[in-house]
Amino acid sequence: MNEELTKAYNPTEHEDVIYKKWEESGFFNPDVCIEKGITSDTADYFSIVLPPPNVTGTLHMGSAFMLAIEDIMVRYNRMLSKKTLWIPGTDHAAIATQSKVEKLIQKEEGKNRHDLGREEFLKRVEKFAKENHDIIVHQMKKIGCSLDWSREAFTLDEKRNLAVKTVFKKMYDDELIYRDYKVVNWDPKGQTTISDDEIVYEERKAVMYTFKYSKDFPIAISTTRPETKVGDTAVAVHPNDERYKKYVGQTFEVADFAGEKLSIKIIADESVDPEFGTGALGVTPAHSQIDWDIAQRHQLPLKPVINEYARMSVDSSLLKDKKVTEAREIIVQWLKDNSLMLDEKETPQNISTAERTGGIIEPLPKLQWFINVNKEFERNGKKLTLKKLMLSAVEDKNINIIPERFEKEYTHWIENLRDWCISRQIWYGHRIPVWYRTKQSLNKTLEYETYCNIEAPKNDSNKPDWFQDEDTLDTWFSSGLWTFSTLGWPDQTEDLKNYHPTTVLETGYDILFFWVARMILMSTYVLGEVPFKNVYLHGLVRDNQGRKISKSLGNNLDPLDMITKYSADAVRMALIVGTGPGNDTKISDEKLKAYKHFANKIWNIARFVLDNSQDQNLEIPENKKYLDEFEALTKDITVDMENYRFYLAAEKLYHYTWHTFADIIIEESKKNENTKKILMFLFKEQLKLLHPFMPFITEKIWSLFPNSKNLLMVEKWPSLS
RNA sequence: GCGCGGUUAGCUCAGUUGGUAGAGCGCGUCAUUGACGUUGACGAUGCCAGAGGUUCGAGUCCUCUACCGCGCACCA
Repeated sequence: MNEELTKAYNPTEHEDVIYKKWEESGFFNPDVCIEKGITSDTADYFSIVLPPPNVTGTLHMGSAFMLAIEDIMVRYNRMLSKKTLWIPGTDHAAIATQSKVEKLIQKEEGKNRHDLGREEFLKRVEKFAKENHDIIVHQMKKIGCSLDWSREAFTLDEKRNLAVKTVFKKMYDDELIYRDYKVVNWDPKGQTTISDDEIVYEERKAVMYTFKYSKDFPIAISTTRPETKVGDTAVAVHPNDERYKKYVGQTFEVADFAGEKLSIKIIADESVDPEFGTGALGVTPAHSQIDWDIAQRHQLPLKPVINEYARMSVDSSLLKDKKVTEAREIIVQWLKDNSLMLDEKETPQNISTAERTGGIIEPLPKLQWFINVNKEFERNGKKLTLKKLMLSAVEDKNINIIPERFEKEYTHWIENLRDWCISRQIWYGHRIPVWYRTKQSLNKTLEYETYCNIEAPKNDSNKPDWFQDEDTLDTWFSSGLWTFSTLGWPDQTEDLKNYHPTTVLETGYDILFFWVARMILMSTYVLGEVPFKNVYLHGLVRDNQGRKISKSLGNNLDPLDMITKYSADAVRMALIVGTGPGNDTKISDEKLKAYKHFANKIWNIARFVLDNSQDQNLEIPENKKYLDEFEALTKDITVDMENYRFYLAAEKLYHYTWHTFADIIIEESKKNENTKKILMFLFKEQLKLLHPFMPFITEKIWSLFPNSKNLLMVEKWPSLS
């Protein structure tokens, strides 16, 4: 017996050595496969970009799940001799990373980012990002990912920055990107705007107060946020509401509302529900998205009363500089003291919080950059909008979403989509490629000239200097370009020609809108083609109690620990088997243990086969049933692979190997010399089928067989006759 | 409010197009000294959430109900 074949399989002894062999072979890079004659230059391609993990932290079991699925796809397709490319990368994750580093510095040094200054702070963030990056790369290798490291990208590196600036300028020139002053989602904690999608709703109990602005005010209104009411400039009622019709058009002056003067115009607007509350809506244009819209329709004045620190910015001594929550109590008390409060009722309410910082969102009017999703533009004589592009990509089946049910969710989301606020008041990210300089105007108000381009404009000695926009871009702007920015765009590279649109995008259903939709937007707009032909959505990995993995619960499992304990192959199998697309999965010790045992079983099968069989003598008629059976299995597995049913393929392989090959065929071979003769052949073919799922152990065993010159990873997938 | 998913053996879950229920773990009985005890053989356990319908036939299709989870919208 081969002395390398210890009685029990010891993964740690082999895994790193094998990964190194793979890397040294260069076969992760399709160019090398072509060069070495393993893949034909004219073969079909299979390409996939890695959803870049955030450098905020290191990988968790959810990432391991994603990597396992993708590596299975990639290894399978490579074995089909396709030109197979899987591009690695990491994501700078702007807000997430910045706020994490800010917290760290605050905790360790008691300083904030302004104490350090932009330059020094960014250095710290970059150091932090680099450290996490290195760990992430190490983790991905431990899991066995056959990523082409020679093409590794980072969402914030120079090449990607060029892509970002190029797209920004193109959209700016097409007037799809615009700058405007309007109500945005302001996160007082993170001190930045965020997009609608970055809001997380939390249900809390609130009190609905019904009151009048003053004793002689004719209409009562209801609100859960009395403190914003000092910013009211109108009361809106439904046009057909008989109760209030007579007041429409009038303006009422309120001399003292908690120390503020109000001027309230009564307006009629269809959007008001006469059944809700008093049927009258106090309009606060500066601090509500909906009220802002109403104010636009009726040319109402704007009265901001809350600042960026969620404090009252009014003159009233009662409220000035008070936190909004304090101001609420003060006003409630004031209303009661003045006998203006008519009703208080507890009510459930969804409050908006920022996904990354948990801060309570304060709608504020601000000058920001937006992508207009409804503006028409022409292409090939067709009138399009970004929304239409996003919708038709899926509706016309240019993109196929797996599982299908998410297509509906996608469509529904796009239909409700509003302009995307892309500017962030944070430092870590792609700086907006826009410069301004002051222009003297006749009436002495300041006006700016605006310049948008890839490179900064040259200063003119006769004129004031240009200065760049301070803001950075939403991280999803750069992620949206990922399928083509990683292939070298804006250069017209060979990679772009060869591998775009990518074959499949594999990612979690939780970022369908954040990311998948944005990639579709960017690619269809910039390149005029979809970013990928298929979307495979996986679910969440939960702990054994079904809870989401989260830091506060402390139930995060480090894939590296699991690998040490059970082997990379076992971790992959435990994650894959039984978990269909779009379904959440639970990870448990029992499952991991079961596949560790399976690896050992395979190992011992190898020991037996090597001792008892040779690579020959297939043509024995009495073994035909075994060969037929195997061919049926191969076919079954192949169909599953083609249809993204990895969870079924893996399970079937498990059963065949253990309960057919080991329990029946090997047992039979102990009694029948003829059966022995096909063991080697059958087992080698099985190793090929198993390889995408359990790459390490299969590669190791493969290397122990006689006549195995090539690495298993580039062997041909068993063919169907 | 609109929509989606789940509800199958003690536990965790499969069941791709409708043909009298499956796996792993756990449990029981037995076997086995050399591929593997990280083993093998055999076995027990299910009104497939509930009600109705289509069908020769439904876990699988349709309708409704209940509970759990999720997304979106509303949130004056």
